[in-house]
Amino acid sequence: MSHDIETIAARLRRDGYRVTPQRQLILDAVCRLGGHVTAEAVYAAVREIVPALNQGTVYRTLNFFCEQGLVTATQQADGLTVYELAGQQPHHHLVCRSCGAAYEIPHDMLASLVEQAEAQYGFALEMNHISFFGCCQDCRRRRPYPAGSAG
Amino acid sequence: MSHDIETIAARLRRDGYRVTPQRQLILDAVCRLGGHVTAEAVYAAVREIVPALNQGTVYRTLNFFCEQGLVTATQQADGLTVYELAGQQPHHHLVCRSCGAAYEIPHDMLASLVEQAEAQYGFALEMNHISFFGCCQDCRRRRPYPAGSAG
DNA sequence: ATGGATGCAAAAGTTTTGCAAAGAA
DNA sequence: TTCTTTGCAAAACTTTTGCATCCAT
Repeated sequence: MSHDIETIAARLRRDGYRVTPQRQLILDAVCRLGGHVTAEAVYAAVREIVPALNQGTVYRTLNFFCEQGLVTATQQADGLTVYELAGQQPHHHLVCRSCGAAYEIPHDMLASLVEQAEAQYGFALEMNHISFFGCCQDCRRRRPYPAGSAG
Repeated sequence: MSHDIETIAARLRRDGYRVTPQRQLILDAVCRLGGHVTAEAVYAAVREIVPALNQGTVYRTLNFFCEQGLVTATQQADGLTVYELAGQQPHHHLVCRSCGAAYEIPHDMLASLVEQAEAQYGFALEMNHISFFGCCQDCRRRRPYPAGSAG
């Protein structure tokens, strides 16, 4: 999914924020890089276009986009924060702790969980993107289960 | 669940590691504090008993315990690493992004997910502890949905 | 005595922040 | 012109690491 810069710009202006070249570049980079990107990757990407663009600006802008709901932030298992364009199709991953492989799983595998959380706890689960950790088929053949941390 | 220091000590010695006062203190602290503890919380706890104990030692020792399978590490949504004694009952949480409240949910709410991951992908999900994020009942009454990041 | 573990301190890596200058509205 | 945003640099914060010393075995 791409971003409609016109609509977004108009909305930001309406809300009293400013549409600067830096913000456009950074949003473009998140879109163009696709998937989950770290702040550093975004910084590297925009620096290729505008070398003077500051790292602090990248962090501030990504946080700003999160607050505005244009971008979402997720913690990876290694603690790094990754960003992606908001409004993506809900998607979830099975991430193998052993080899790092990520398998996308359909949203409806979580349907029962979502329903129960809603029905029993009145809890609205965030369903944009969830990563589950474990051990994939290939690695299980090699080794029963990796030592280490829990998700 | 408590830890059997005798058994653990014997196993570590057998494997060529040493059972030091620092290691005992740190494992004790993780056990005593209970639940999910940050490295800093452990550091603070052991310092009350042995003020000279070093912060680097806490990090090294927690990592060592993880490698030994005595402790598990998890990334919180805010990026902090939290530790807990291994071998706890599998437990999961619904964590509200708005107010921070955590609701424990029974393991079998995930049963269907676990089965499908296994059946369709041959993927063994780590089931020690998973946190789902969203918005709790109380906060939904105040505000339809919090802006911000996705889990 | 042997070599694994600790203490210390410095460094690494990511993210935040204060402030003056720049620039979008 | 106004006031948000940027650039710069320094700091904050968590975690890691090199090395000499210490101590569990």
